[in-house]
Amino acid sequence: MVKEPDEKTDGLPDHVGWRLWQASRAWQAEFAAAMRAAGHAWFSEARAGLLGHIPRNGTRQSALIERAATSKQAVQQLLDGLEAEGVLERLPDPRDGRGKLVRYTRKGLDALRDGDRIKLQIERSYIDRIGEQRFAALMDALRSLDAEQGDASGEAPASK
Amino acid sequence: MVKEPDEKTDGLPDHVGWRLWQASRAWQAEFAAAMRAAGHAWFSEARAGLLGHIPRNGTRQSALIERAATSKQAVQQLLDGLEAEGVLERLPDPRDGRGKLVRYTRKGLDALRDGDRIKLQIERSYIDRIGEQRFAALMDALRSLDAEQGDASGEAPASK
DNA sequence: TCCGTATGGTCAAGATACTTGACGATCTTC
DNA sequence: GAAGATCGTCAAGTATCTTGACCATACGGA
Repeated sequence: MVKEPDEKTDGLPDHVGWRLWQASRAWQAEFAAAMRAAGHAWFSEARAGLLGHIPRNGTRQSALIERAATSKQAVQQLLDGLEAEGVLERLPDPRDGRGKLVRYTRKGLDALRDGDRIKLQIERSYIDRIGEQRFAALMDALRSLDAEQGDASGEAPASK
Repeated sequence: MVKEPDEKTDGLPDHVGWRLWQASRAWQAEFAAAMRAAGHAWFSEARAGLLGHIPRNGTRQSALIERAATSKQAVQQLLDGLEAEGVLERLPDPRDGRGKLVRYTRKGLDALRDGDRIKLQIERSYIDRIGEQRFAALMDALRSLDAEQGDASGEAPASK
């Protein structure tokens, strides 16, 4: 199946994983650039990945750790950074003396709002590029993949 | 379009970027785990990203830098690591005294072979999960996105 | 031929993201 | 209460990527 690569068409990968990776990278780069251009200089892809797991009304830090597919220490360090930037704040959990609640500051909520706007812009440009139908099919397939997400893949490392 | 988040269904993102990111991460994690299980302990996602840009018959380091969307120094450091692991080797380019050619060692080619096998396994499991039709639509959409890749996104930083 | 400039690659230092290991504080269960 | 689990933190190390400076070679024209 791997046809003899020549100087021009060069046998670069063409499978789901590669395509997903490329598409994901392109999206992230575009989004992050737009966010920084919108004045959110603290924005990075790793931070975005974490924020994606924090609902607008906040969450418990421990709940966050379950969702994000990394160690609790990684989450904590990201949170430290975001807190230092004034995007989030951590409060003691009134219902659990050990726990902490994470929630957005006004600055964080502003960023979310801008993020929503940018997100829609990019989405529109994607639809322009590949057509509404293909775009819908893309979303449908991705959602199915996620729903059918068996187990074999990326569960949290759960640092003992 | 962003519906009011509630405690249960929790307003986690549901847009192209997020879905692509999640899907990509899941694929990478599964693939990397399988590669390491197959005995390629040196395998990492960053390295995979670079190897994806190196055709089986090798390439010039400079050509690699153009393709990979990072700085030449980042590419070099990845290459250093892969060379130290014995996956790749660098030779002087006979046609350009400044240049170097990058090519796979036997160990590297073995890894590529295993990678192809694993890749097909995962692809098959995806088809099982979401159906052949949806899978085809997914690939179609992703390819269209890539082809239509205007410009706004991730071109190489081209460290001056 | 020689000079100016561009290109290919390297070295070095620092920032970011993430990992593992150890630990203290609080909750839960019996 | 006392054992054990859970929540969060501190600390140290690794991997990846960035920026800046630098040398060697190639190329293009005067």
